[in-house]
Amino acid sequence: MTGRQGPEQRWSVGELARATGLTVRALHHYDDIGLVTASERTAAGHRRYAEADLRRLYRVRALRGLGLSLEEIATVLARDVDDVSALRAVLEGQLAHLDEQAVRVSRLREQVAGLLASLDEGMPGPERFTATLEAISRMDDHYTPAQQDLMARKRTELGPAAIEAMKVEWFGLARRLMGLQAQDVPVDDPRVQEMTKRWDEIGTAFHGGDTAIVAATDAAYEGSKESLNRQLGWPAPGDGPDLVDYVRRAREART
Amino acid sequence: MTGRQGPEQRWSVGELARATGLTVRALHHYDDIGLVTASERTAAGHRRYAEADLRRLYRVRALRGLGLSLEEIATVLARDVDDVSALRAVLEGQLAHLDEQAVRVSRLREQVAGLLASLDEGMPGPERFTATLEAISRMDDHYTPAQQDLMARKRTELGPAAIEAMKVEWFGLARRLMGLQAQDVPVDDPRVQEMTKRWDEIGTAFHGGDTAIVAATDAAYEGSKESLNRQLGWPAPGDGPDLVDYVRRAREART
DNA sequence: GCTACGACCTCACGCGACGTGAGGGTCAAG
DNA sequence: CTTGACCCTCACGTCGCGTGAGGTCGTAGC
Repeated sequence: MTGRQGPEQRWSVGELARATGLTVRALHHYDDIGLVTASERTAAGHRRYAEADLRRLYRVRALRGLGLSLEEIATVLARDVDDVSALRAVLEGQLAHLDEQAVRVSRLREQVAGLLASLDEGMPGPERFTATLEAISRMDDHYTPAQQDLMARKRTELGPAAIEAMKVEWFGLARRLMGLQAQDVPVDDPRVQEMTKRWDEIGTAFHGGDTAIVAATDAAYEGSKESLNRQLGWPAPGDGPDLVDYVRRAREART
Repeated sequence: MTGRQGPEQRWSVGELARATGLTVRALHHYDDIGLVTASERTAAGHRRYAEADLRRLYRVRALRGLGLSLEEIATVLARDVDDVSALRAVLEGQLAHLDEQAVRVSRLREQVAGLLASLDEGMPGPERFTATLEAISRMDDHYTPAQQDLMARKRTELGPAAIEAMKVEWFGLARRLMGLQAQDVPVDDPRVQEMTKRWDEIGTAFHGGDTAIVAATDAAYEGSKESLNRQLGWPAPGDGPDLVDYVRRAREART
């Protein structure tokens, strides 16, 4: 074991691992990247950690608990003088990052939940479900060249995954709105209002408020809605009232 | 370019990349792992994607948008017959995973925000901030052997990062509660109530409702609060009313 | 003195979903 | 025949370690 007298006490990796709940491998890793280094080695090369190393390690452990990366922790602890501004900057960055993540996760959650709801309510042709997913994903095929350009730009801006997620969510909204419409639910019903609100949010995420683009989209939709509906497994327009009309009326009914 | 007659159309990687917004490298990767393979190759080894490949790719893109891993997507698309149950299982797993993540992210957010608030309100000795972090992390040193055992078990159960995060959050709560107490804010104030609620949540996360452990913790706190307070940069007990007492009264004031 | 055992050491691969070159062949247009 | 866009196959880097593999060190018991 180790000598126990006074402030000269040293610890081995294993002892530190037990004391902190970290693994020996993690301590090796911190050593490799220079985050927490043993200030001494025995003749045989065994690490000996001193009091100062221990203190540094505890700070690292605390900061890891906040979700900071090892690199960020290194910058925070870089100045041996406590540099509050560096810490504040890193924490603010982390806060922003967490907010982003929270939005992403809750969006994804809604989208997956919506799709599951569609499944439970007996989608049009559940046995063709992935075929429907394919059709949703290929909606772009019906767009005009200008719209496809817009989509391409948005895709590089937001990433393909985000675009696809919004399309799937839009599909789920449309399907559930059609259900409500079929039951003659009034357009000022809170469910209808909430769903059309999200519908429009998705819309603005694409066209960014440019009304010319909205008009072009509507025109393109009019031109190709027959084949689009067929591919999505939806009733042909004319078989019932128009969903777009329902959404428009809901929009107008907003306070 | 490519021949354009009929259903025999073939696409190159680049064409598919442009059409889907994915990168050529991603398509290569999908090929490597066998997720989407080009059904033909030219004599020179160039990939030629057929209609069926294209359709599969669109499904993959849609499912990626929901945050599924490539492996999960592979299992969903494994049965060429649409297997709704497989999809449902994967989506439910994803939903659970997203819920977990949402909790984690919002917890972390609160913890980081609380720490930033502490910084802004001029922590006790902001120039010693990381030293304070170290002290928080080393609170365990003051525990009895039995408590340290408990902590060790919790650490393997929840991971060291989660433990540290809770300690930091607890510290932030204590600091802000002391501020409210100093202003004689009554214990039924909603802010006090919310903070003591979270205080107790953190407590139960450790002791799991075992009152014997709570009693032991209180006893240990009584024994070592002097040195603990000194290390955290807090006023010695006796300099003012006791925070633990304030929390207890808030707890009793619950409806 | 020998042996066992535990703790320590240094490589080095693996994960997930690609990004990013390096170093070459292929192909249609001019 | 050249040019330039496109294609190919390695192969390493990312992040924070987990998980062996194969060997050394140190002490306690026989």
